[in-house]
Amino acid sequence: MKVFNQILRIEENKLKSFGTDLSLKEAHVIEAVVAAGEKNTVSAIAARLGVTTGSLTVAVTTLERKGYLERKKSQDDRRRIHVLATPKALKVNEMHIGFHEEMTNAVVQLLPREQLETLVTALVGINTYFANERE
Amino acid sequence: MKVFNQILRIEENKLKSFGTDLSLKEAHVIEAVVAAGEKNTVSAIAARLGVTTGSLTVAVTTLERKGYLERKKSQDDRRRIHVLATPKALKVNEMHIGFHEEMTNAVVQLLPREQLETLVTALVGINTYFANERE
DNA sequence: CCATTAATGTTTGAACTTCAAACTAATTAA
DNA sequence: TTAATTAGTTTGAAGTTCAAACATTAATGG
Repeated sequence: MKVFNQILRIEENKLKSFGTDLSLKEAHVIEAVVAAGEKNTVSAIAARLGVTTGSLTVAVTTLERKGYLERKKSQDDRRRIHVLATPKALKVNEMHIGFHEEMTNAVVQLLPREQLETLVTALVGINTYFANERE
Repeated sequence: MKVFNQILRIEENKLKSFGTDLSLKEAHVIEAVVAAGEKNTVSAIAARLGVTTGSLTVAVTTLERKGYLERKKSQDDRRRIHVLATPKALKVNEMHIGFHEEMTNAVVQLLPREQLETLVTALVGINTYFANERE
């Protein structure tokens, strides 16, 4: 818990030091949009983030206004809206991913290879356990 | 990251299922008050939670209204306010701690001894790494 | 084909969390 | 004593989120 909260705080400071006008949550929305790839409808991204579509609509609207995201109507299904990242968003996301890599490297440095594998196994185990639990 | 967010969500659901009128944040304020022991001034607890004293004042006020916390003026230094948990808060906190233990036990059950040790090593390592990092 | 049902997003109103800045009161230092 | 510091509170604003009501479009069943 402590570790995670520390990471969140550091992540937020990094974002600020980049001089963006983004909150951490907003950066995570952008991250989810980029990670979504083809599955970039409002509902798919909302599900990915674990929020309602209403919440995401609000977030997308402000990020669109700030020039980080764009909406594009689907041709297949005219109810659907595809959310796209602008170059500006991609640039910020690169920095954000860079931070994650830096952090991961720190952990990699810390542990011998064998223990790293064990760590991954442990985390995957916990993840699937709780994924079932959360019903 | 996924694991942690899952845990937070499960924790919130548990709280709701206990039928309390507390949000997760409020439960964490109570937790911090209890954990603070003697160092239970507004500023000490705010520091523990990583929020400003202004934020904590607001939280304490609503929790006082709900009957979970009490304020007591310090005799040594009349600027200081000690924040105390009521029996009601202690009861909720017991449940909250119980959940943490339950969760920890689940992880212990889940992972073989070797993986547990590696996990702890990794987390401690990350913790100290970031403790230094966050300047 | 048409009426009903379902799915996709949006809007709105409310609640919660948080902060910065201005403020009050009490203590400490010069 | 006066000035500076510390402790806590208040206030106004911003950000996040949800549920519920809504509009639009698609699918389904007679």
